This record gives sequence, C-alpha cells and structure tokens, in this order.
Amino acid sequence: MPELAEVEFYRRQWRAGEGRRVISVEVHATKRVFRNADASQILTSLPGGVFRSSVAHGKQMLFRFGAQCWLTIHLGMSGKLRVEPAGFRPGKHDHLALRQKERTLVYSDPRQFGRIAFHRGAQPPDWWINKPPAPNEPGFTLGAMTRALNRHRKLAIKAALLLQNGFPGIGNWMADEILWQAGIAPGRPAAKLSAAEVRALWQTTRSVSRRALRTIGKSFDAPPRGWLFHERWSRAGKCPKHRIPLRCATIGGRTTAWCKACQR
DNA sequence: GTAAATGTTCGGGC
DNA sequence: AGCCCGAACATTTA
Repeated sequence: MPELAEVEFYRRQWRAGEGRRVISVEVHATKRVFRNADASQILTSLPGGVFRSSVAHGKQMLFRFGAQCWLTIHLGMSGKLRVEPAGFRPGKHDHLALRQKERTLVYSDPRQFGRIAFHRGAQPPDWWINKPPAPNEPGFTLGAMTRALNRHRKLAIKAALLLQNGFPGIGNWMADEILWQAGIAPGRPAAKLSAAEVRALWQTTRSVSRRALRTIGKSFDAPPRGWLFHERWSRAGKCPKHRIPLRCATIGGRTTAWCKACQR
C-alpha cells in the first residue's frame, strides 16, 4: 500500500512514543521482514533506550533509539505502523512490537514484502546519508529529474517514475496520477519526452507529492477531488475530466490506468 | 476457485 | 556489459 505520503502518515503514528523509553521488544524473528536484519541484535539493543526521533524519506523510514541505535523500516506492499495500549498482545502479522510504559508501537505486514534493518553507530547508515533527493525536497531539481530519465532512455515513462533511485517515494498510484495530471501517456519511452514535457512532468511530480503529503501524509485524508486517484482503483473508472472510461494495461509490470483523451 | 493487490529483487534473454 | 522484462516473494480480499 504505502507510497510517499502513506509512509509519512505511518511514521507519524509512532511519534506518540518519541521521547519515551523502550522497555521491551517482541519480534517474529523468523519472518521474511527480518531478512536484512539480525533480530537478536534488535532484541538486545533497544530495551532501555529512549525512542529519540524519526524521519521518512521516500518509502524508507529511520528511527533513532538510545545513543547509537537505528532502525530502518520499509513497509513493502502491506506494511503499517500503529499504536496499541500497553500490554497489547501482538497478532499473527505484528512482526515487531516496542513496549513502552504507556503504549506499544506495532509494525505489521501480512505479505512481508517490507523489511526492517538495524544499525549501530553515531550516524545513520551510509545508504541513508547518501540517499537521492525525494520529489518533495529542494534537491529534486529539473536537472535531477532530467538526469534520472536519461539513465533509462528506453524505459516506458511509467516504469521510469517507479525507480526509487530517481524518484524516491513514487509508487503505482502516484505515477499514474502524475502522468495523468501532466498529460503524458504512460507507455512513452522516457527519452522521447520533449523538454517542455519533462518540465511539466517535473512540476507535476513536485505538486502531487506535496499535495499528497498535506492530505494523506497528515491525517490520511483523501487527496483532492478531481484527482485520478479516486477513479483508478476500479475496473469501471472514468477520467475525472472527460468522464470516459480509463484505459487499463500492464506497463512496467504494474497495472496502469490512463485517459486516452488527456494523455498523449 | 481465481485473480489481483499502493513493492522490490533476481535471473535470463537480447 | 548493459538494459529490460517477467517471475518470485506471502497473504488477503474481491
């Protein structure tokens, strides 16, 4: 489920526990979400430390504990963060539970495409420090967008927008929304866009990202009326502008919806 | 019962 | 070598 704004929303759920000590930790250590982590290291390192701070970047989240401990969490397709009362009993899909005196911070993920990693050090892991700019950040310039597209010249523009190295946080619904609002057909090779189209795509990528963060990211409110978002999930979806049925095909390995009249 | 799901990674083919 | 596509991962829901 989670893209840029949903990830930010879930990060905020755990903020209820910031500044408070972690008393104990429970994990489903053999589950796939720990494939990049040593679960026993989490079990021995986090208890006793204060949950200090958190930040999201694209689809990744970083959490700081104690003096030198960090968790990075990716929510995959079905991951969520939520808060439960103290004494909560983790369910089948609640793979990580951080117990505090007042509450339990829970990570759940039925499909287990998400992942958790542990890092010890004064600084976050190198890959976090060196991450490329996300579309909601100042570093996401027209030049950065152009370079990202030029690295994948033959790839359908829809597939290019899904690459996290170039567009951290963009996922399937955001890519469809951006292409629809920018008036660009999803199957066009990335290198075939004109300079004016790349500029329009850049501006739309930024505005959709910022608007989604202000609605979904803050409170999980629906994005603005008139967005493709409200139509693209159902097989009978219609273009919000033309009220004609949306086209539907697999592009970049993902279900893609677009309007033949809007997008060229 | 079958298909599809807001994501990433890997292996094979060109 | 590099790029691109499809399969795989695990589970629920329509």
